Amino acid sequence: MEHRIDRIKKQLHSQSYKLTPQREATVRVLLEREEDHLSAEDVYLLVKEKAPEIGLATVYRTLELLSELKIVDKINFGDGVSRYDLRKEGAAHFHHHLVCMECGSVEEIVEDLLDDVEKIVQDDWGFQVKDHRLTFHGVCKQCQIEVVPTT
Amino acid sequence: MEHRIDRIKKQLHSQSYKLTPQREATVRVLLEREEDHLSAEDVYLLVKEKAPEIGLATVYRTLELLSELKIVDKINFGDGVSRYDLRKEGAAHFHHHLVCMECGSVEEIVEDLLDDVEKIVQDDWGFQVKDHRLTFHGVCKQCQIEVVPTT
DNA sequence: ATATTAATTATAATGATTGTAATTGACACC
DNA sequence: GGTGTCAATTACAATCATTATAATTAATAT
Repeated sequence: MEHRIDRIKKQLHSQSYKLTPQREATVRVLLEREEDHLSAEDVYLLVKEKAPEIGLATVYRTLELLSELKIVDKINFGDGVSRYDLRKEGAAHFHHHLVCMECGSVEEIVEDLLDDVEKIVQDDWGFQVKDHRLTFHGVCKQCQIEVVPTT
Repeated sequence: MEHRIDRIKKQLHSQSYKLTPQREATVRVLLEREEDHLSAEDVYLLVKEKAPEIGLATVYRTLELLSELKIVDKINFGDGVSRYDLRKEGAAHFHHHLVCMECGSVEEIVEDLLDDVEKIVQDDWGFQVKDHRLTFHGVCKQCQIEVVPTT
């Protein structure tokens, strides 16, 4: 973990930003809950446990900064709140998401499945792709088994 | 155009909803500006020209209803507002978008490029895909030509 | 006509996010 | 060590998109 904090510290410094205690606490929360998709408020509450004096606005600004530096991905599943995900070490792209319409769970796909599609977009539309986001909506394995009775 | 309005009217009736004048005016705006990606407020202002007595809440409710019935797609490009797109006649899926990071323009791809990817998700993850949304972020043809000087 | 129900309006409320002004903290330089 | 400078933070207010509420209206069936 320290290694990854260090890495992020360097990324910040390379753009002449500092890793302040508040920012570090925020990053640590994101590292600890890497599997989740936390909202700004979620992050705020968790950071508060480590550093009770932190303000919500600071968390927002920190997440915004990390998002600009492509350290985290800011995503939006259509439920009014933005969620923040640490980008996997060295990943050039957003990872993809499988959102279950039954239970609301979110799975991640780290593999990049879009190389071919990206090529098509570049060649046929002349659009230079920098990044992409792909979300599938459907029914996850679990919910297919537990047949949910329709009330 | 009348043909498409009729079609939507039938879709509403089949779920025992009515095509009220307000709803019709809203649908007409969406048809007229099919190429754009209007926010609820955009729609509201345009509908107001036809039917000045309409309220913003009604527009929201109408768009929400049309979205539930899969007549329009509600999308979110990460800029705080939801945008609403008429779904192409008979299309089973969201269409994809190319968002230019320079000029902010949005192009659409109607073709479904994800059949293969969807198969992989179904087979490897056991996830039953119902719908998907894919957005590419990058630089559009226009902006690649007009080299924008970095001030 | 009248009763019933859906739909709409105006307005207020909510909830997420951002702006502001004052304060604090870190670091370079004397 | 003291001081200046500038970024970062805090508490709070403001804003913006969206949703809820209560009263009113329109449409439909009886």
